[in-house]
Amino acid sequence: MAETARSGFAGERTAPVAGAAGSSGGANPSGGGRAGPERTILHCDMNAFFASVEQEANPALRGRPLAVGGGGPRSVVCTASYEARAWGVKTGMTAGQARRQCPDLIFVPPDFEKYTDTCRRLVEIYREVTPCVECFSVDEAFLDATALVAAGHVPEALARRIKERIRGEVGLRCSIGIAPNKILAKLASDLQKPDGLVRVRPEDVPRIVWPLPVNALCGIGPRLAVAFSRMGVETLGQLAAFPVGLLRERFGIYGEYLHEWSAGRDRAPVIPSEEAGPPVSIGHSVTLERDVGERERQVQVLLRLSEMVGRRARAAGLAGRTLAVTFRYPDFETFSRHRSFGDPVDDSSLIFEVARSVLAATPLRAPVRLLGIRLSKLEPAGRQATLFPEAVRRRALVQAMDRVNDRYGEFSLRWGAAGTEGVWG
DNA sequence: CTTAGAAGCAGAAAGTCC
DNA sequence: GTGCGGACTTTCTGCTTC
Repeated sequence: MAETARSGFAGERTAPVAGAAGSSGGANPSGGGRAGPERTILHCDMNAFFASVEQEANPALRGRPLAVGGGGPRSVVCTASYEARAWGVKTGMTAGQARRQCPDLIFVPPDFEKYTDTCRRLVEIYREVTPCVECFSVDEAFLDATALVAAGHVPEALARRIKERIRGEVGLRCSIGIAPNKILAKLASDLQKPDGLVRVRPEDVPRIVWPLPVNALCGIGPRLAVAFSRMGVETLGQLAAFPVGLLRERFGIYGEYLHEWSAGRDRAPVIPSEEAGPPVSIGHSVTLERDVGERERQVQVLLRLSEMVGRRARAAGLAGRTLAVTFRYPDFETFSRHRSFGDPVDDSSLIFEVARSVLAATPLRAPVRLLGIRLSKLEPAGRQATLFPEAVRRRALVQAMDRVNDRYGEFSLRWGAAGTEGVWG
């Protein structure tokens, strides 16, 4: 589900257990805790985003079963329109599987520029409601409406207004969840699709949240769901009732977060996009059109990836001190090899040199189906002229938007086999 | 039998300090 | 001066999430 690729969980992961790691019982509750007024958080989630954007852009596609994704043998369905879903087409299916489900399925190659454009228009709408908007992915955002509610606004009315504007001005439908925190708002927006509007209040948690399977929680995927199932934990209510100590033992700090979240508690703030820190890493990877065993061809791929990564690093004004090369064998075994170095680099040719040396130092037991590189330990490249505060803010916002852009901008190159024949394999 | 991108945690290995 | 060991930090790698 490329559609839900997002910048990660920094917010949710850092805040909920604010240092109160159990030992110092009661040291914290009023100090850092400061229960404060109850917040009102909205989570806006576009429905079948990529497919809906395509249908909006091209009326001939409306009402038809549509899959966004390359049609090639190794490509998968990125997003299916609701018409296609009715035929059993699901995100992640290979093109072949999807066609078998729905012979009339129309494939449209993804156009990430179009989606980021649309994302920008959505954010404009959100920001006219409140400046506190956190982009969680191209098609999801958190809004902190606490101040608005304190000023007398009704959350549901705000949400309806946002939905109407998005419908009218962008032509898309979305689901909005309203809750006192992000984890519940996210969960709430999933409860009614498409075109939903669901509010979850703290007192609703036992009735609405606890009967849900554990994987309804953002943060519990298939692996954790299986792990919990083996522990006899199937629902969020059971998770909330599970001893924290055992969760801590089994899953580390993350176990504590999950326990908090399952109880409906989450203190993570909504972090406006322009205040978000710089990215932690910048990378690209490709699934090759065919498995590649020749070192020479592998090197060529690394060169192209290095150029893409270097260009993005420079555009973001960042340079990195660690480079990782990722390999995937035809049997899907995936691993990576890193190398750190003293001087941060943003130069494509230097990145390539490191990538090539890592490749040279890595014995491969088989041809590879995927190669990737990732630059991390990022820091500002060189020194930058001091800017006026106003300009700094502006630049931060521009960079935040660019980051979303960058992340998807070159997707199309990789997706469509069209035009890239021979380049990737 | 599944794409790409980014992130965070954890544990082991390796390096550093005293 | 050298060797050892413990505490701590950094690096590497795998795993998992959406």
